[in-house]
Amino acid sequence: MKKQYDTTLDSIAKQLNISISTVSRVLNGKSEKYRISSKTTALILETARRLNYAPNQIARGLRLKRTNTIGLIIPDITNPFFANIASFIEKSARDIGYAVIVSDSEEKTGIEKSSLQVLTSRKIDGIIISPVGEESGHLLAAGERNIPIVMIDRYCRGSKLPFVGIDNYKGAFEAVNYLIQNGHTRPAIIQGMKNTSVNQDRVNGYIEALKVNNIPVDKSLIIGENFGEENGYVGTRILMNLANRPSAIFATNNLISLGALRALYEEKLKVPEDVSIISFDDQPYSAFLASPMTTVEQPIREIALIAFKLLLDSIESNKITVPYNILLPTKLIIRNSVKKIEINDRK
Amino acid sequence: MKKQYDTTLDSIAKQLNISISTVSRVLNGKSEKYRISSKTTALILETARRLNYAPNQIARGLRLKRTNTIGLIIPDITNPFFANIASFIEKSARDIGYAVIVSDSEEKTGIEKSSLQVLTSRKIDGIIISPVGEESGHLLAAGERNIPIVMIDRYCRGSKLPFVGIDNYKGAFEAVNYLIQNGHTRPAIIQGMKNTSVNQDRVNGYIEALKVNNIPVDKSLIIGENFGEENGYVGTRILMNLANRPSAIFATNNLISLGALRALYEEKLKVPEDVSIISFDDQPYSAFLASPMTTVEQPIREIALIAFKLLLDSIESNKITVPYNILLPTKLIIRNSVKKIEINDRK
DNA sequence: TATTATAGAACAAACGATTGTGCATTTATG
DNA sequence: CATAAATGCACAATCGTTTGTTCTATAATA
Repeated sequence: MKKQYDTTLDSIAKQLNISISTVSRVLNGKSEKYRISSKTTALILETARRLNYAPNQIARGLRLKRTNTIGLIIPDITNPFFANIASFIEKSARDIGYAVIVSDSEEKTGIEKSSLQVLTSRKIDGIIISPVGEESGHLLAAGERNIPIVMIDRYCRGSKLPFVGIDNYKGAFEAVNYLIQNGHTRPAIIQGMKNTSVNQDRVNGYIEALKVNNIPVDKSLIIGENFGEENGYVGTRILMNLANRPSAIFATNNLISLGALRALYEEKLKVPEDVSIISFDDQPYSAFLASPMTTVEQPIREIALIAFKLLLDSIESNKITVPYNILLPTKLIIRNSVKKIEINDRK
Repeated sequence: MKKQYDTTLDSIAKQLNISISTVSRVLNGKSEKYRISSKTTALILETARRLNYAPNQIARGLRLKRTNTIGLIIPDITNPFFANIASFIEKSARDIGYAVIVSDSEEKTGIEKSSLQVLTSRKIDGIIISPVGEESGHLLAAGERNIPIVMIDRYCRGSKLPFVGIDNYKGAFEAVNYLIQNGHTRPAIIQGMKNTSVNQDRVNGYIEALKVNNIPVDKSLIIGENFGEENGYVGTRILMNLANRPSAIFATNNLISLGALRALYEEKLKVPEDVSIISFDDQPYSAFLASPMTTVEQPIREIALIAFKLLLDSIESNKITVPYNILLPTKLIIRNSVKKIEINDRK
């Protein structure tokens, strides 16, 4: 299939017997600045429209070192949380004529690195990334090459790259504290990927809530490896077969709670009668589950919008971004997945 | 922020006092073909590695008219169905060094058109699109400009562009027939966007199921406008307030059924005791809803993989793609959202 | 020894755009 | 009327690659 004739500056120029530079200037609205007669201007404008001219952004990008394209790297686009993030970022970008290349790192540092490579070699103007978190060298390197980067959801400790996310520590604290206030004196936590900031902060919030309530930390109640559904399932299975089974579970994300539900279903345990559960990430379906789930809601829209604005500022100002660190508040949405245990019921 | 020194063919060439073309040839593995000494070859290879050379894909794209980038246009990336599609396509693309620019058309033809514009001006090698469906002129135009396109999920009638999706007609027929077999003699349908192929096929499947069972079509039971959650909510509200309320609802996608659930919840109607519901699109949460939902599952992975393969073939063979029309089968997953009405209970 | 092959690499054009500068005309100025 | 200024545009370099062609030594051949 031969590439067919696309109209270019050159083809317009030839047709009018005019130089390419003049055509370019007119189409960039620089007629006045370069004193191009209104007759010529009108002529060029009209033929450009007639021939359906659209600038070749690749050529433009090469010359301008500006592609009007950004990269978005997220660990799992299938997770509604990230799909929403992507949606908001794409819309914002589209509104100002930017395109976004999205890349799913599958929570693997290796893929994250190669994606970064794919993006930078395509000379994207900037990157929004939710890093896997195991390593930050490649991100710092990109930063040093003056590629604007902003991190969302998770950050790399000590990276100095701008970040926007939520206060995971506080969100987790509130959730676990709510569990405890409802009489669950031995809440379990199913954590996600251990070396991510998100997870560490959530686990720390959990621990702090225990401490504040004078509850000793029981290591057997801290379980889990990653942010997948399977992990929630396995974790719950294990927890439910503990000699001293916990009465409540804090699931550190939406997929984990879904896995937990699956495990509980198979164990024939009812929520919240037999086991209480509270989950990070509110979802459209959260309210319609067998037991409407109590969740920690994140301001996804705000995270995405702020991150995009930060990135754009950095791109347009051509300045190294100062190390922002924006923490947005979460909101505890109380539904019906946590049972209130009366004091005399407690062990 | 000044763009810092990126290593280019030129910088390598200068450093070694060698011509750019030689460097290019070596790095493209054409040493033999162009008789470049192994000494020179080794030298170039090594300095390239040392300087961390990565080809500028923009320059490459300009010269080669090949960007190793594809476009993906979907109507709502927030919908798990499309998020999954996107995920599979992105992975496939990544595996062979392609990047994918994703664009959310928000079910609006206007956005779809401008997205197409954004993509083509970036000289993507091909496009996978789930078209809004109101118009197809812009798609055909792109096709005529020899940009490989494959449609997924929805097609444009009479477009001749390759398509891969499911047999919506049959899937809908089976679902509605299941409803009828369970004694629901007046099933309602909440449809999506009217002028999409997906919707029309599903509605036709619904009608056919009625016909086969000798049930007259009641226009008041066919309701809905688009594939959003809100539409499911509104549609259900209306249906439930009909003088002669239907005992079952066929929701034509996952978002619609979620909206229906919300409406039923507010109306204090129980599923399936008061109202039965069956939904297109299986979801991870489907099994854990208050009433585990009976759904029509689509082979998402296969759709995505086949579409990508078709597109790639078309890109690499440089041939106009023959008008494929691949229809994959659906699967009815029976859970517990449809009540069996005994014959003597029927009106 | 003169001539031809061959090896090894350089030259230069091209992809499509942007932009600083130069070159004719025409009009204004002294 | 001679010179200066303004007008209107063309030239050419450049961005980083790829690739067809040319060039220069050296080795092989007659």
